[in-house]
Amino acid sequence: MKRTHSCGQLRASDIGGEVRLCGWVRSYRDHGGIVFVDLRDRDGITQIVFDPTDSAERHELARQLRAEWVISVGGKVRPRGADRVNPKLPTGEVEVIATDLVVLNKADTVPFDPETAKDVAEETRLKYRYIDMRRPEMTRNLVVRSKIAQAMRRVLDARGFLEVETPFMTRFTPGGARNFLVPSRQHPGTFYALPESPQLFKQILMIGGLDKYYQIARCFRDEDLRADRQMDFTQLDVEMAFVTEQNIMEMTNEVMREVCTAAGKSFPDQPLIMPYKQATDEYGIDRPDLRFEMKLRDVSEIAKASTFKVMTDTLAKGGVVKGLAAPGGAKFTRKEIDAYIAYAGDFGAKGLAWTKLENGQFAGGSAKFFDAAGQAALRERLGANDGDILFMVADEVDAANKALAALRCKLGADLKLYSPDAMAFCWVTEFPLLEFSQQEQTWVSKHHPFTSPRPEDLDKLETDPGAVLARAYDIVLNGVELGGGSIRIHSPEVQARIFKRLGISDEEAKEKFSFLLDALRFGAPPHGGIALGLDRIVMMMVGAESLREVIAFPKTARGICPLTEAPGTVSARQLRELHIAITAKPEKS
RNA sequence: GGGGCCGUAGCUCAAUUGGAUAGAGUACCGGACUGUCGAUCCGGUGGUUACGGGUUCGAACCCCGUCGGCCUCGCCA
Repeated sequence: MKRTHSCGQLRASDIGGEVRLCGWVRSYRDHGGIVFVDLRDRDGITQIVFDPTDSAERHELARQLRAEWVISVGGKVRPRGADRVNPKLPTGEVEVIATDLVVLNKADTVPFDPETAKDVAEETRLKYRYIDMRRPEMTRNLVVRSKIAQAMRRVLDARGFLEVETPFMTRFTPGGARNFLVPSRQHPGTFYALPESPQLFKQILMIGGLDKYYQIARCFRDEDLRADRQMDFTQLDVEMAFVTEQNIMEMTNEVMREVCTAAGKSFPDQPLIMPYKQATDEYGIDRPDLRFEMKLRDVSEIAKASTFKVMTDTLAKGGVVKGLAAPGGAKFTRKEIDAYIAYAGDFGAKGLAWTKLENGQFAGGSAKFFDAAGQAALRERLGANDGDILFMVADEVDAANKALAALRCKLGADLKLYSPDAMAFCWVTEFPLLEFSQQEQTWVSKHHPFTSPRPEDLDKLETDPGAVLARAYDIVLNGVELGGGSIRIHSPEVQARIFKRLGISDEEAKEKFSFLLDALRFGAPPHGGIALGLDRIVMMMVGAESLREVIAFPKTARGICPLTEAPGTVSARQLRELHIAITAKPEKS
């Protein structure tokens, strides 16, 4: 019953050959006499012909065939003839005249047609994922994913990296995302935690002298899901000893170049490297979308001389006024402008000032608050041209950046400021090591507490924590963070200073991280690494709108798997064995 | 935890905005047909309008609640 070819393989050069194909019936066309079947496997489609004059019995069986039945067909490859070629199929020049037909399995009426599943409710697609993935586009996504994973392994293996697995069942360590916990049966009242990343293990591998490590690792984070976030997701995790930031970035460039090649895309020879400050100043965010310009500009000085009270008051309180000029935005209707104001509001903007530049002068909105000199200055500062619309936000600098960054991305998409297949990679570096958490009223790590500060900034750790820059770097594509990493702290003394700065006491550090602190004392080499989000990379490479399109069995926004209906309840006995008592009623039985 | 959009046949959608027996395409079943390729033609089966209340002479449509999906804010060191 073995196949001689896949269903996407046969060409004119195969004419005359005896073949056997296996696959799923995509469609059947019964002409009363002759019967055509389109046979599909993951490689393609081949037309099978059943001729009643060959065998009445086989022809009768062929007439029974229905969509998605699984069959095996033996036959001979023959040309279709010039007027019968199907240009839509790579195999369209040939067909297989069947000499044998075996029904391997029938199929119930399928809940939806795999060919048109793109239009089916996503929940239904996920419930019947095995049908959905017969759809060529879905198959292709998983094929590209596999090719990308192989490309990563190929590059790293060739460069002498070791693939090492780290445990899923590990110890809870504080900080970062909420962990999934696994109760211990053998040790009542204790829990394993699923790792949010293999961070500590890969550092310990470096201390262990493994030198160059990688892993395509699953990570687990119990946070709310989004189009680009799953509770379990995959990272290419890499760590190297005796390296600088440049070494890691070069290695990553090489990996990404091979990944892009595997996906039929291109990667720049030398991706742009942008300091964090420039990214936030000009794009309002640490992951700038460089497919289009439209930079943010600080217009505080100009606004100060205006009569716009909201702006002058904000400036008086130490805030800023920033803005941008959207090319061609003067055509927006009042309704569209209101929608942008509401959109900026979703991202925290209390207001959004606007004015249009038409026929050489400002018109409408907030133009009236600026005198001629002010208007000229705005125009110059924002690089505005006739036909543009100006948007401005007055707020604290972080809030203004956040709202304008979101607005900028929406305007870029709405105004079609870039081509749909544009790919703009860049590195963002020189991140602050720490940021002040208003919520916790303390300094917290921007990346993670094992990130090395720049040596020249070390002295500022106690005096001016916000000014300490980290040896960290993020790689960004089209405004999406593909991954990030850092050079780590390898000195126990520096690590202790960081913990102290973060308000983690010696006792707490000892209790939570003793294994790492111990390891750092036994010959830790300088080391650093990076983690790249595999799911996001595949999503970007295939142009998908959601991570779920590139994950075989993803979960819904509320963390449900429609296929298995996970999570589910367990028996009272299982709970007893785990020493677990349920205090809440389950949502469903 | 908050906000927005959505839920009608297996699937994709409609129902003149509160009006009569909830329709169409597709799938499925039956029939016809020897060159189709989303085959075509004829006929047929198929509905707790997500669920539970309410308003009304009358509800797919309006109101309240619940469940589910998507997007999003918070959250994701």
